[in-house]
Amino acid sequence: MEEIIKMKIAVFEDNQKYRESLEFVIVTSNDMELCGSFEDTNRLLQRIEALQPDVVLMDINIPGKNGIEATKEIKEHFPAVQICMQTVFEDDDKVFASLCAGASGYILKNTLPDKILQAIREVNDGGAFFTPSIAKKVLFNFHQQPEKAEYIKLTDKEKEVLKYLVEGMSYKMIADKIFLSVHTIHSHIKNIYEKLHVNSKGEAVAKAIKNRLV
Amino acid sequence: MEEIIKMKIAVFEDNQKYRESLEFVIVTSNDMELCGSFEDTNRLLQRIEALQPDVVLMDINIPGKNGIEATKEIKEHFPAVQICMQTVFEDDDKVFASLCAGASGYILKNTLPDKILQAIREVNDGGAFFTPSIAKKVLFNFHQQPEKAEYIKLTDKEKEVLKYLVEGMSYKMIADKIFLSVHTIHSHIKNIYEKLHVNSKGEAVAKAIKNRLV
DNA sequence: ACAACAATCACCACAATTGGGTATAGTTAC
DNA sequence: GTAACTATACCCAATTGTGGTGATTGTTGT
Repeated sequence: MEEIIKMKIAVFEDNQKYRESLEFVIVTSNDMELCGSFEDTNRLLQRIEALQPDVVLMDINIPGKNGIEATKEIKEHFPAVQICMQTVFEDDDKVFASLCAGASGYILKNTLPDKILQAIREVNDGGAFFTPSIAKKVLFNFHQQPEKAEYIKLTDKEKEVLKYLVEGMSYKMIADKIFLSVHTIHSHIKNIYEKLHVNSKGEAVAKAIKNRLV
Repeated sequence: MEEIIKMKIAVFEDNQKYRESLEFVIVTSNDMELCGSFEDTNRLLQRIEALQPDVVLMDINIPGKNGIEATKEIKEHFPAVQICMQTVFEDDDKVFASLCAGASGYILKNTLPDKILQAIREVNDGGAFFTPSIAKKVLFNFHQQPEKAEYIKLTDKEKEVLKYLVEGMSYKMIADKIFLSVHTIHSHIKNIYEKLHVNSKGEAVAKAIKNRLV
């Protein structure tokens, strides 16, 4: 059989039973190895430093500093490490806090073993993984948003110009950048303003960013 | 064998080959039935009304009104219908627009059949489903720069002025708003620019929003 | 208590940029 | 063939950016 390079997984989980079951799931997989397993977040960075895991499974309510803080720290110092949060609760605040902290996955503890492995693989590949109920929460965040001006249909050129506007460039700079005359830029910008219903750079930039037009 | 109630699935997809493969995947599943399959969104609401599907698979670029508009309409008139978008592209704008429009799932067309079935089941159960790359995009929305701290300490007045700047107000409007002379506003803005290391309204607004200074 | 200093507010003047109006024309898409 | 989209141009007024000056308050170290 081919020698494959296994993903290195570290586990941070205070519930002994659950931690052991995670360990079991990982060691019995054929593409992962368990490089560490802990029941608290003490000496967090030293541990990560020493183990160099690819993926960390982090309990959200873990003794020491909590999982969200720990996630922040890890991502700050080792941005390449991917983190998957686990929790029994679907607490809204914590879900979002975790995601903001830099976690790429969020799984509930009732998730089946092969889903857990799948989640680990996805986040290791630079993707993200949510259990469906978490995904729904995240989604809700978008459904809430008020009518994000889908009516705004900018042409490609207009989008390009807008992009540079948002970067703070002047008419002249944009003109030089995309090899057009200042007059043309002026014209495009006038059309953009028309479509966005604004009448100044400031408003346009604000609207562009808020409505994710860039 | 028990008689089970099958989920009713409707497909909207203009590419014939892909539509047929979707149909195949659905009819060969044991918990779904295909209640309709169309290559455009004409008479959309009548069709939905007649078929009463549980889940709709919607191509994002479909003739007639596009998938995003169609999704909005369906959710508006039949909120119980769950919608799963499909697309070949991972176009940011469209992903977010779809999610805002009310879709609960978003799958790329290279997704494997059993994942598609899984997605359908999840959204039917009131969950949500994203392919990992889409999930990552969604996630990115939360991750947005944790640090960038860059100690920018603005005075209260400066913050206030900046806030109005971001709302797109002119010097004069701000002056009127907070009962100061335009000259003073001018002066504040100069100081703000100094602190933000920018030299135009556009840049200031962009920086303010990106760095959450407002 | 007082000098030193920063933050705030106010003003002037000038040059550069921007916003609004209006116009022409080639190209592409339907 | 007509409707968008793109690119160009000119004028004019308003806004903005830059460089100053200077008065007031508030804070801080000694």
